[in-house]
Amino acid sequence: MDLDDIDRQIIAQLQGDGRRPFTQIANELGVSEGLVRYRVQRLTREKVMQVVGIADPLKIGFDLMVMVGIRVTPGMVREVADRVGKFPEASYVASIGGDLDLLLEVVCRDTAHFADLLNNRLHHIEGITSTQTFLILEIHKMAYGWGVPDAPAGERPRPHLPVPRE
Amino acid sequence: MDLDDIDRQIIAQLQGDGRRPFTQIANELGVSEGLVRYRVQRLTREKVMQVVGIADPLKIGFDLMVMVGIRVTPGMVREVADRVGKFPEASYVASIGGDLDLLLEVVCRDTAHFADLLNNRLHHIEGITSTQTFLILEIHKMAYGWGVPDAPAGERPRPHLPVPRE
DNA sequence: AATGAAAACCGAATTAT
DNA sequence: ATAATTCGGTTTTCATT
Repeated sequence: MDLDDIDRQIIAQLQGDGRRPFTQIANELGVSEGLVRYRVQRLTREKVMQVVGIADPLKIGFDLMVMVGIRVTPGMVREVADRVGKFPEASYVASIGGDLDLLLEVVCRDTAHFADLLNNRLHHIEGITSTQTFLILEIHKMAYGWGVPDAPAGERPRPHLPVPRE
Repeated sequence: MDLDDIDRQIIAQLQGDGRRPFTQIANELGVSEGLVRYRVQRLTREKVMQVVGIADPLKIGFDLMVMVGIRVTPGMVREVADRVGKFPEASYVASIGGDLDLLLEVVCRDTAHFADLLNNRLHHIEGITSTQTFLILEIHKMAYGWGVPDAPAGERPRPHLPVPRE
């Protein structure tokens, strides 16, 4: 799906405040409220963007976050990714190129919870040849949006603006 | 800040849909709209939760995501984390225990953009002793919320429910 | 893109804890 | 003092055109 300038600006605004009234966005952009509503609907439907509440895990009772680097038998990466992605504790799963094949971030209540996950569930998944766990000490930044890339040549560049954690 | 059951349920609902009307949430929980509004305000003020629009980087014109593992001179982790967190391209910065000291996820337009970041900016930061880059091939899951942990013993457990990417 | 009706929001005053 | 409800006027949303 192709984005135009209006889409990009709407995204930028909602990245700052997901509950910003459509009328305010519309005013700022000089378009009608209906258009903003229509665009937001479309962006959401096309899964380009979504508006969600996000909570800081460490503040809502989860005390342990771990990044697990996983090596997988060649050809089984997708399958393993799907499997680990089904864990409710999994907050992030990405396949990567490099020394490891998968990155899995999990959010757990405590050490016992993670131990259970690692020993009783993760290690039973077929195709995994090794895991390496990194205890997450502190999250310094988590941007929930990734900003809007520069506009095409000729137009003024828009800020590349991730929304910082705070 | 302490969360009660109402806070947790509000978070859970907004994790599903950040624009869910407060009145609907209130009805579902059997409390007044004013209370929901008050709690959301407080949760936001205390930085326990925020409601934001999040966009899929790969669908809004960013073509390259990279996870960079960083080793840092002992004692300089916080400082380096702060520095790299200032990059607008940084979407995720966490200090970790293990083979690496920092994880940095960046979102770039293209290879040239990343090359510039790596060579001209990242490698000039003092305290960094080595970097290791993992090209992100595919993001299989990105949960923007981390669910709500089980309620205290005696109460019925609540679903540990991250919001899946789709 | 505009309209009008229905719904939701917001500030303030009020009561309860 | 902090938390929760209620109530009005205002704004937003939504269906229809």
